Amino acid sequence: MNLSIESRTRTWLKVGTASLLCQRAINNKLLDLDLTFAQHFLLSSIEALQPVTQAELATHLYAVKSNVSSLIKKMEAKGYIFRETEESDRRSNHVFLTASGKRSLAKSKVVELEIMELMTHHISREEMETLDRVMTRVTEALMKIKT
Amino acid sequence: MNLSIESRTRTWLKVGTASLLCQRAINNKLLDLDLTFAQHFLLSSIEALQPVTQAELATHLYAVKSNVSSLIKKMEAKGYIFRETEESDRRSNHVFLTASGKRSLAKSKVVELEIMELMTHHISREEMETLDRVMTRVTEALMKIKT
DNA sequence: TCTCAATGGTTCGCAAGTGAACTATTAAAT
DNA sequence: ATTTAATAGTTCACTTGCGAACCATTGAGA
Repeated sequence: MNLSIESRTRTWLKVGTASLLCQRAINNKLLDLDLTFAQHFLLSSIEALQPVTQAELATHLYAVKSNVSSLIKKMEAKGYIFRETEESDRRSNHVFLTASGKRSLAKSKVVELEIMELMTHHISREEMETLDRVMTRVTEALMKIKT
Repeated sequence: MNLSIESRTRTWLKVGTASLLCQRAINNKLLDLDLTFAQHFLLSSIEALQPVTQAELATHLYAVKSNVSSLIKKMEAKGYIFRETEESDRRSNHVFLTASGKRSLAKSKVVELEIMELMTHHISREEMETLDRVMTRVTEALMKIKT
Protein backbone atom coordinates (compact mmCIF):
# COMPACT_ATOMS: atom_id res chain seq x y z
CA MET A 1 0.00 0.00 0.00
CA ASN A 2 1.35 3.38 -1.01
CA LEU A 3 1.21 6.69 0.83
CA SER A 4 -1.77 8.87 -0.01
CA ILE A 5 -1.23 11.97 -2.08
CA GLU A 6 -2.47 14.06 0.84
CA SER A 7 0.16 12.59 3.10
CA ARG A 8 2.87 13.17 0.51
CA THR A 9 1.67 16.75 0.09
CA ARG A 10 1.90 17.35 3.83
CA THR A 11 5.44 16.04 3.84
CA TRP A 12 6.44 18.21 0.94
CA LEU A 13 5.04 21.27 2.66
CA LYS A 14 7.44 20.53 5.50
CA VAL A 15 10.28 20.65 3.01
CA GLY A 16 9.19 24.12 2.00
CA THR A 17 8.94 25.23 5.61
CA ALA A 18 12.39 23.95 6.55
CA SER A 19 13.87 25.57 3.48
CA LEU A 20 12.16 28.88 4.26
CA LEU A 21 13.25 28.92 7.90
CA CYS A 22 16.81 28.11 6.93
CA GLN A 23 16.99 30.96 4.49
CA ARG A 24 15.51 33.29 7.08
CA ALA A 25 18.05 32.19 9.68
CA ILE A 26 20.93 32.88 7.32
CA ASN A 27 19.43 36.25 6.46
CA ASN A 28 19.29 37.18 10.14
CA LYS A 29 22.87 36.13 10.71
CA LEU A 30 24.00 38.11 7.67
CA LEU A 31 22.41 41.37 8.78
CA ASP A 32 25.65 42.51 10.43
CA LEU A 33 27.55 42.02 7.19
CA ASP A 34 25.05 44.13 5.24
CA LEU A 35 24.33 41.17 2.98
CA THR A 36 21.24 39.09 2.26
CA PHE A 37 21.15 35.40 1.50
CA ALA A 38 20.47 36.15 -2.16
CA GLN A 39 23.45 38.48 -2.32
CA HIS A 40 25.71 36.00 -0.56
CA PHE A 41 24.65 33.25 -2.91
CA LEU A 42 25.29 35.50 -5.90
CA LEU A 43 28.81 36.38 -4.73
CA SER A 44 29.48 32.75 -3.94
CA SER A 45 28.39 31.67 -7.42
CA ILE A 46 30.50 34.35 -9.08
CA GLU A 47 33.55 33.13 -7.17
CA ALA A 48 32.88 29.54 -8.14
CA LEU A 49 32.29 30.23 -11.82
CA GLN A 50 34.54 33.20 -12.52
CA PRO A 51 34.65 34.44 -15.23
CA VAL A 52 30.91 34.16 -15.70
CA THR A 53 28.21 35.96 -17.66
CA GLN A 54 24.89 37.10 -16.21
CA ALA A 55 23.05 34.54 -18.29
CA GLU A 56 25.20 31.76 -16.84
CA LEU A 57 24.54 33.07 -13.36
CA ALA A 58 20.80 33.04 -13.99
CA THR A 59 20.99 29.39 -15.00
CA HIS A 60 23.14 28.46 -12.03
CA LEU A 61 20.88 30.30 -9.56
CA TYR A 62 17.67 28.98 -11.14
CA ALA A 63 16.68 32.62 -11.44
CA VAL A 64 15.31 34.87 -14.12
CA LYS A 65 17.65 37.20 -15.94
CA SER A 66 15.87 40.34 -14.78
CA ASN A 67 16.38 39.24 -11.23
CA VAL A 68 20.09 38.67 -11.74
CA SER A 69 20.30 42.00 -13.48
CA SER A 70 18.99 43.95 -10.51
CA LEU A 71 21.02 41.97 -7.99
CA ILE A 72 24.19 42.55 -10.00
CA LYS A 73 23.41 46.23 -10.25
CA LYS A 74 23.04 46.49 -6.49
CA MET A 75 26.24 44.58 -5.76
CA GLU A 76 28.12 46.69 -8.26
CA ALA A 77 26.88 49.81 -6.50
CA LYS A 78 28.18 48.40 -3.22
CA GLY A 79 31.55 47.88 -4.87
CA TYR A 80 31.56 44.12 -4.46
CA ILE A 81 31.70 43.23 -8.15
CA PHE A 82 32.58 44.74 -11.50
CA ARG A 83 31.66 43.93 -15.08
CA GLU A 84 33.56 43.75 -18.34
CA THR A 85 31.99 43.52 -21.76
CA GLU A 86 32.99 40.27 -23.38
CA GLU A 87 34.86 41.27 -26.55
CA SER A 88 34.06 38.13 -28.54
CA ASP A 89 30.33 38.71 -27.93
CA ARG A 90 29.62 42.28 -27.05
CA ARG A 91 26.11 41.45 -25.84
CA SER A 92 27.32 39.71 -22.71
CA ASN A 93 29.17 40.82 -19.60
CA HIS A 94 31.70 38.97 -17.55
CA VAL A 95 31.26 39.50 -13.83
CA PHE A 96 34.11 39.50 -11.31
CA LEU A 97 34.51 39.97 -7.57
CA THR A 98 36.42 43.02 -6.36
CA ALA A 99 38.84 42.74 -3.44
CA SER A 100 36.13 44.13 -1.19
CA GLY A 101 33.66 41.59 -2.57
CA LYS A 102 36.07 38.76 -1.82
CA ARG A 103 36.49 39.95 1.75
CA SER A 104 32.73 40.15 2.32
CA LEU A 105 32.19 36.75 0.77
CA ALA A 106 34.80 35.18 3.02
CA LYS A 107 32.85 36.45 6.03
CA SER A 108 29.44 35.43 4.75
CA LYS A 109 30.69 31.95 3.96
CA VAL A 110 31.57 31.48 7.61
CA VAL A 111 28.03 32.48 8.58
CA GLU A 112 26.54 30.11 6.01
CA LEU A 113 28.61 27.19 7.28
CA GLU A 114 27.63 27.95 10.88
CA ILE A 115 23.94 27.71 10.07
CA MET A 116 24.45 24.66 7.88
CA GLU A 117 26.37 22.94 10.65
CA LEU A 118 23.69 23.76 13.20
CA MET A 119 21.01 22.52 10.85
CA THR A 120 22.51 19.38 9.47
CA HIS A 121 24.56 17.92 12.30
CA HIS A 122 21.55 15.95 13.49
CA ILE A 123 21.07 14.42 10.04
CA SER A 124 22.77 11.09 9.53
CA ARG A 125 24.90 10.22 6.54
CA GLU A 126 22.22 7.88 5.20
CA GLU A 127 19.53 10.53 5.55
CA MET A 128 21.77 13.05 3.82
CA GLU A 129 22.29 10.69 0.92
CA THR A 130 18.56 10.13 0.64
CA LEU A 131 17.95 13.88 0.62
CA ASP A 132 20.50 14.38 -2.12
CA ARG A 133 19.10 11.59 -4.25
CA VAL A 134 15.47 12.63 -3.87
CA MET A 135 16.05 16.33 -4.42
CA THR A 136 18.05 15.67 -7.56
CA ARG A 137 15.25 13.49 -8.89
CA VAL A 138 12.54 16.02 -8.04
CA THR A 139 14.47 18.91 -9.53
CA GLU A 140 14.92 17.01 -12.77
CA ALA A 141 11.22 16.18 -12.90
CA LEU A 142 10.30 19.81 -12.34
CA MET A 143 12.79 21.10 -14.90
CA LYS A 144 11.12 18.95 -17.54
CA ILE A 145 7.69 20.47 -17.16
CA LYS A 146 9.08 24.00 -17.24
CA THR A 147 9.21 23.85 -21.06
CA MET B 1 33.90 9.05 8.67
CA ASN B 2 31.22 11.72 8.45
CA LEU B 3 30.18 13.85 5.48
CA SER B 4 31.98 17.16 5.17
CA ILE B 5 30.08 20.34 5.96
CA GLU B 6 30.64 21.45 2.37
CA SER B 7 29.00 18.33 1.06
CA ARG B 8 26.07 18.73 3.44
CA THR B 9 25.74 22.36 2.36
CA ARG B 10 25.59 21.36 -1.28
CA THR B 11 22.86 18.86 -0.50
CA TRP B 12 20.85 21.38 1.44
CA LEU B 13 21.07 23.85 -1.43
CA LYS B 14 19.39 21.21 -3.56
CA VAL B 15 16.53 21.13 -1.09
CA GLY B 16 16.08 24.86 -1.57
CA THR B 17 16.17 24.50 -5.33
CA ALA B 18 13.60 21.72 -5.44
CA SER B 19 11.35 23.67 -3.12
CA LEU B 20 11.67 26.80 -5.23
CA LEU B 21 10.98 25.02 -8.51
CA CYS B 22 7.95 23.31 -7.02
CA GLN B 23 6.45 26.56 -5.85
CA ARG B 24 7.12 28.09 -9.25
CA ALA B 25 5.44 25.18 -11.02
CA ILE B 26 2.34 25.54 -8.88
CA ASN B 27 2.30 29.26 -9.50
CA ASN B 28 2.39 28.69 -13.25
CA LYS B 29 -0.43 26.18 -13.09
CA LEU B 30 -2.51 28.55 -10.96
CA LEU B 31 -2.24 31.48 -13.37
CA ASP B 32 -5.52 30.53 -15.05
CA LEU B 33 -7.35 30.62 -11.73
CA ASP B 34 -6.03 34.12 -10.97
CA LEU B 35 -4.41 32.79 -7.80
CA THR B 36 -0.81 32.55 -6.59
CA PHE B 37 0.67 29.80 -4.46
CA ALA B 38 0.68 32.10 -1.43
CA GLN B 39 -2.98 32.94 -1.95
CA HIS B 40 -3.93 29.31 -2.43
CA PHE B 41 -2.06 28.33 0.69
CA LEU B 42 -3.80 31.09 2.62
CA LEU B 43 -7.27 29.99 1.50
CA SER B 44 -6.38 26.40 2.23
CA SER B 45 -5.27 27.25 5.75
CA ILE B 46 -8.38 29.30 6.42
CA GLU B 47 -10.53 26.37 5.38
CA ALA B 48 -8.60 23.99 7.60
CA LEU B 49 -8.64 26.22 10.67
CA GLN B 50 -11.93 28.09 10.32
CA PRO B 51 -12.74 30.12 12.38
CA VAL B 52 -9.25 31.53 12.62
CA THR B 53 -7.65 34.86 13.51
CA GLN B 54 -4.93 36.54 11.47
CA ALA B 55 -2.40 35.92 14.22
CA GLU B 56 -3.17 32.21 14.14
CA LEU B 57 -2.79 32.22 10.38
CA ALA B 58 0.61 33.90 10.68
CA THR B 59 1.78 31.16 13.02
CA HIS B 60 0.43 28.41 10.80
CA LEU B 61 1.98 29.88 7.66
CA TYR B 62 5.31 30.63 9.37
CA ALA B 63 4.76 34.18 8.18
CA VAL B 64 4.90 37.62 9.67
CA LYS B 65 1.67 39.33 10.63
CA SER B 66 2.17 42.22 8.23
CA ASN B 67 2.45 39.74 5.42
CA VAL B 68 -0.78 38.01 6.39
CA SER B 69 -2.44 41.37 6.72
CA SER B 70 -1.75 42.39 3.15
CA LEU B 71 -2.61 38.97 1.73
CA ILE B 72 -5.91 38.99 3.61
CA LYS B 73 -6.65 42.46 2.36
CA LYS B 74 -6.10 41.41 -1.22
CA MET B 75 -8.20 38.27 -0.93
CA GLU B 76 -10.97 40.25 0.71
CA ALA B 77 -10.93 42.68 -2.20
CA LYS B 78 -11.26 39.72 -4.56
CA GLY B 79 -14.30 38.58 -2.60
CA TYR B 80 -12.79 35.28 -1.53
CA ILE B 81 -12.89 35.88 2.22
CA PHE B 82 -14.59 38.10 4.78
CA ARG B 83 -13.74 39.16 8.32
CA GLU B 84 -15.69 39.51 11.52
CA THR B 85 -14.47 41.26 14.62
CA GLU B 86 -14.27 38.80 17.47
CA GLU B 87 -16.64 40.13 20.14
CA SER B 88 -14.86 38.60 23.11
CA ASP B 89 -11.63 40.31 22.06
CA ARG B 90 -12.28 43.24 19.79
CA ARG B 91 -8.63 43.43 18.71
CA SER B 92 -8.79 40.28 16.63
CA ASN B 93 -10.64 39.29 13.47
CA HIS B 94 -12.04 35.95 12.50
CA VAL B 95 -11.51 35.13 8.85
CA PHE B 96 -13.92 33.05 6.75
CA LEU B 97 -14.15 31.85 3.16
CA THR B 98 -16.98 33.18 1.02
CA ALA B 99 -18.83 30.87 -1.36
CA SER B 100 -16.68 32.23 -4.18
CA GLY B 101 -13.56 31.60 -2.12
CA LYS B 102 -14.60 28.01 -1.53
CA ARG B 103 -15.15 27.47 -5.23
CA SER B 104 -11.72 28.89 -6.13
CA LEU B 105 -10.03 26.85 -3.44
CA ALA B 106 -11.61 23.66 -4.70
CA LYS B 107 -10.08 24.32 -8.09
CA SER B 108 -6.66 25.31 -6.81
CA LYS B 109 -6.51 22.21 -4.64
CA VAL B 110 -6.82 20.07 -7.75
CA VAL B 111 -3.89 21.93 -9.30
CA GLU B 112 -1.81 21.53 -6.16
CA LEU B 113 -2.45 17.79 -6.04
CA GLU B 114 -1.55 17.44 -9.72
CA ILE B 115 1.87 18.99 -9.18
CA MET B 116 2.40 17.07 -5.97
CA GLU B 117 1.55 13.82 -7.70
CA LEU B 118 3.89 14.58 -10.56
CA MET B 119 6.64 15.50 -8.16
CA THR B 120 6.39 12.80 -5.57
CA HIS B 121 5.33 9.71 -7.45
CA HIS B 122 8.97 8.80 -8.04
CA ILE B 123 9.71 9.01 -4.31
CA SER B 124 9.41 5.74 -2.45
CA ARG B 125 7.55 5.31 0.79
CA GLU B 126 10.81 4.92 2.73
CA GLU B 127 12.27 8.07 1.17
CA MET B 128 9.08 9.96 1.99
CA GLU B 129 9.30 8.89 5.59
CA THR B 130 12.91 9.97 5.78
CA LEU B 131 12.00 13.36 4.33
CA ASP B 132 9.23 13.83 6.85
CA ARG B 133 11.43 12.87 9.76
CA VAL B 134 14.39 15.01 8.73
CA MET B 135 12.34 18.09 7.87
CA THR B 136 10.53 17.96 11.18
CA ARG B 137 13.84 17.75 13.00
CA VAL B 138 15.40 20.59 11.04
CA THR B 139 12.37 22.83 11.46
CA GLU B 140 12.44 22.30 15.21
CA ALA B 141 16.14 23.10 15.35
CA LEU B 142 15.60 26.29 13.36
CA MET B 143 12.60 27.37 15.42
CA LYS B 144 14.76 27.25 18.55
CA ILE B 145 17.34 29.70 17.34
CA LYS B 146 14.67 32.13 16.15
CA THR B 147 14.31 33.46 19.72
C1' DT C 1 -8.32 52.98 39.57
C1' DC C 2 -4.52 54.08 36.92
C1' DT C 3 -0.58 52.79 34.63
C1' DC C 4 2.03 49.91 31.81
C1' DA C 5 3.02 45.90 29.26
C1' DA C 6 1.36 42.62 25.96
C1' DT C 7 -1.30 41.45 21.97
C1' DG C 8 -3.84 41.87 17.25
C1' DG C 9 -3.77 44.56 13.16
C1' DT C 10 -2.37 48.13 9.73
C1' DT C 11 0.83 50.77 7.16
C1' DC C 12 5.24 51.96 5.29
C1' DG C 13 9.80 51.27 3.18
C1' DC C 14 12.62 48.00 1.39
C1' DA C 15 14.58 43.47 -0.84
C1' DA C 16 13.66 39.88 -4.04
C1' DG C 17 11.52 37.51 -7.52
C1' DT C 18 8.53 37.17 -11.87
C1' DG C 19 6.98 38.17 -16.71
C1' DA C 20 6.59 41.35 -20.42
C1' DA C 21 8.29 44.81 -23.38
C1' DC C 22 12.26 46.87 -25.00
C1' DT C 23 17.36 47.66 -27.09
C1' DA C 24 21.53 45.94 -28.94
C1' DT C 25 24.25 42.46 -30.85
C1' DT C 26 25.03 38.14 -33.16
C1' DA C 27 23.84 34.09 -36.03
C1' DA C 28 21.20 31.86 -39.54
C1' DA C 29 18.60 31.59 -43.87
C1' DT C 30 17.55 32.60 -48.28
C1' DA D 1 23.62 41.06 -48.69
C1' DT D 2 19.47 41.51 -46.42
C1' DT D 3 16.08 39.95 -43.72
C1' DT D 4 14.93 37.26 -39.73
C1' DA D 5 15.47 34.80 -35.54
C1' DA D 6 17.88 34.11 -31.35
C1' DT D 7 20.45 35.76 -27.45
C1' DA D 8 22.24 39.08 -23.48
C1' DG D 9 20.79 42.68 -20.69
C1' DT D 10 17.80 46.47 -18.88
C1' DT D 11 13.67 48.46 -17.20
C1' DC D 12 8.93 48.40 -15.57
C1' DA D 13 4.86 46.95 -12.97
C1' DC D 14 3.45 43.67 -9.86
C1' DT D 15 3.40 40.12 -5.85
C1' DT D 16 5.56 38.30 -1.86
C1' DG D 17 8.02 38.77 2.20
C1' DC D 18 10.40 41.14 6.16
C1' DG D 19 10.99 44.56 10.05
C1' DA D 20 9.82 48.79 12.33
C1' DA D 21 6.63 52.16 13.82
C1' DC D 22 2.18 52.88 14.89
C1' DC D 23 -2.94 52.47 16.93
C1' DA D 24 -6.54 50.10 19.57
C1' DT D 25 -7.76 46.85 22.90
C1' DT D 26 -6.93 43.91 26.71
C1' DG D 27 -4.91 42.34 31.07
C1' DA D 28 -2.06 42.62 35.21
C1' DG D 29 -0.01 45.00 39.03
C1' DA D 30 0.61 48.81 42.30
